[in-house]
Amino acid sequence: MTVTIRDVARLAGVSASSVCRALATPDKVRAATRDRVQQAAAQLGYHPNRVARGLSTGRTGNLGLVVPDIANPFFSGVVKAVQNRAHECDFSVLPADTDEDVATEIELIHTLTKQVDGFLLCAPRAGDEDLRSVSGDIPVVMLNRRVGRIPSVIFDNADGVRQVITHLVALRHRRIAYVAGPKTSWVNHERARALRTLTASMGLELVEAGNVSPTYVGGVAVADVLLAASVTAVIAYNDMIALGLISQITARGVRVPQDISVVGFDDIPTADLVNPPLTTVSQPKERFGRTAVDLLVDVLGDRERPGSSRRAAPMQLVVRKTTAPNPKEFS
Amino acid sequence: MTVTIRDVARLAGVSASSVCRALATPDKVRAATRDRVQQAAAQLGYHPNRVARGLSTGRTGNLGLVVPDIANPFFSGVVKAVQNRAHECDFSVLPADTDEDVATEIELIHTLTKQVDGFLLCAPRAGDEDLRSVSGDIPVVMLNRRVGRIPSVIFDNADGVRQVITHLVALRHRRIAYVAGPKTSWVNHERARALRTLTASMGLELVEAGNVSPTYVGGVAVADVLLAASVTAVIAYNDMIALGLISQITARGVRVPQDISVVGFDDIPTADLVNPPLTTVSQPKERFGRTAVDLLVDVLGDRERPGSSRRAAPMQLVVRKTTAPNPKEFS
DNA sequence: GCGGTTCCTGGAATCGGTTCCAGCGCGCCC
DNA sequence: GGGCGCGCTGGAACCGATTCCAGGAACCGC
Repeated sequence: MTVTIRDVARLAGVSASSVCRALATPDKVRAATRDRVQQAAAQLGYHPNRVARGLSTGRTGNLGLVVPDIANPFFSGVVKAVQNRAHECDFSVLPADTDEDVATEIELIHTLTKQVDGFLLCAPRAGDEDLRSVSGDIPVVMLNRRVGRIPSVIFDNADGVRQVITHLVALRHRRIAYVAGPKTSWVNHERARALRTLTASMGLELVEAGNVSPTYVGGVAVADVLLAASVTAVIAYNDMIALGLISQITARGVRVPQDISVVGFDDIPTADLVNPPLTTVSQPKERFGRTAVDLLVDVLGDRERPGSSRRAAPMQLVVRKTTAPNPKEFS
Repeated sequence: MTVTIRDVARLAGVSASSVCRALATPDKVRAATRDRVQQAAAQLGYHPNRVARGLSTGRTGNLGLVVPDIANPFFSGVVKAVQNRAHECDFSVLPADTDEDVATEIELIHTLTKQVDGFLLCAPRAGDEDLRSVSGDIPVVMLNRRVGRIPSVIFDNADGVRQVITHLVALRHRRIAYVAGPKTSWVNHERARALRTLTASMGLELVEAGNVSPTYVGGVAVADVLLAASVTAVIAYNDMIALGLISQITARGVRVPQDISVVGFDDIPTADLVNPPLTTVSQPKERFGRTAVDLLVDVLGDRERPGSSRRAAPMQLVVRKTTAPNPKEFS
């Protein structure tokens, strides 16, 4: 039925051990043997059984990837990127969706532990203690979150914020609002902190609004507050908030971008389909996922001191049509 | 380090075989033995190694799920639904993204074959012959595609089309266009076929345009053709085409929905964020994924005659703001 | 009391690769 | 020519759980 290493051995006229060596470490057998084995393997269509290999080596060749919501375009982009890079490193990826639920997350991690060599935990919802405990059992790399000395990859939010401010300042904006997202979001804090230090150092006025839910209705809800604050530019925690905001601002008779500029974060697929297309900060997921896989592979291969590695991925401002020069400067 | 069945056996003072029986088939051992083993297992925190079990039983407890593009909201929704249901049936899901590439698809299936008990192939891009061959090696359920007698789950496209036509007829539309998607798409053919028979039987005029690429620019490209055809309603192969179409129609000074009604398929997340929100046919993925898992589990449990099972999932018209009464009927 | 069940248990084989170890053959050097 | 060492190979043990098989104990009926 299924073709095993012994079938190949028989056909090639060698022992199973030689077949194993010929395929895994070709330089440890004579060239003639290697060729005979490889030909026999090809002829029979032999693929080593990964389960069996995993049992004897203790390595599965799988990486676990845990995300809160795979239907969220950001996370599904990360999944794609991780799969691509992992494939290049001869690893398979087992992505798992926790539905934003802490209990599911922990349970899933335990279920998968025996089937993977290490975990990539993307924006995990579990508490620091739980994560530290997981990290004690099995190699872990954390994405978009930082807990103690667990290796992590995060976006360079400070740089993203700097790009936005540079853009807005070039357009002569001086009074700028930030619509904060969920209080519990680590990323939200990062962005707010970066904004505060940067605006302060540049002598800009920063108006902080929120916190609102990171959704379309969250953006709608905060619109009037912003109009009352007489800012000329708004930076939203994410694109969904920005879209809700724009919709409500427009409904109030205020024009985007002529009267007020809006910038989002994430670059969701909808961002360039709306009218006007949204200026936003993209988080290049390809690079992010690749960096994370490389870090985990390094950790697995003992090429990293555990507990000290942090890597960052760049963010990128995408200028579309919701930002324009400050009208007050030109009136 | 890791706790094995022998550790439990030693602590409980029995053999490994008894431990195995006590945990897997509790009614096959004496009650006293069972209790001792269970207590020992709990005390050591023993979890059977799924890899080792897989090797000896030939069953992995995993289902493979192959999709063309996990970043596509339709597919990521299916992944979520499948994971939820599989979990209830004590299966894990290994989702894999083929990047729309046939070679990757085949290769992935081969890589995963040894790690899963069966496959769910969602809208596979491979040819019929390849799929038949896979289906000969391992249980397969096909989603949104039909090949020979391979068990499959598909959306009831004929019913979805019927809902759209019923809606448009109620609005007095009689001359309706269909913008066809890719020639190679099985679903596209299904929808076109259903439209032809239905419009014919109801005495409606059907204008067929396309085929266009199933994207925003595809929709932009076909707009002028539709305006020239003087139809009052357009059914697009999918939402992306519909959005491109609406954008270009509007740019030409024709109003949606007052002058022309537009309906899409898929109900992508963007559909209700655009202006006006898009009337479209939603494909309830929860039900779809659940049905698929149930079918595969039945096949694995030999509760299905192989090669004869087809199941269908319902579609659902979501009426938003891009459809309105036929203006010519009321002028 | 003895043959025949039934129930429960432990030992051993097995799944498919990997890897350690011993041995063989050959070449090289003294 | 003998001894040493190196390169290559096959046999066997092993990873951890499952399952077949055989045997012991208890129990039944005659």
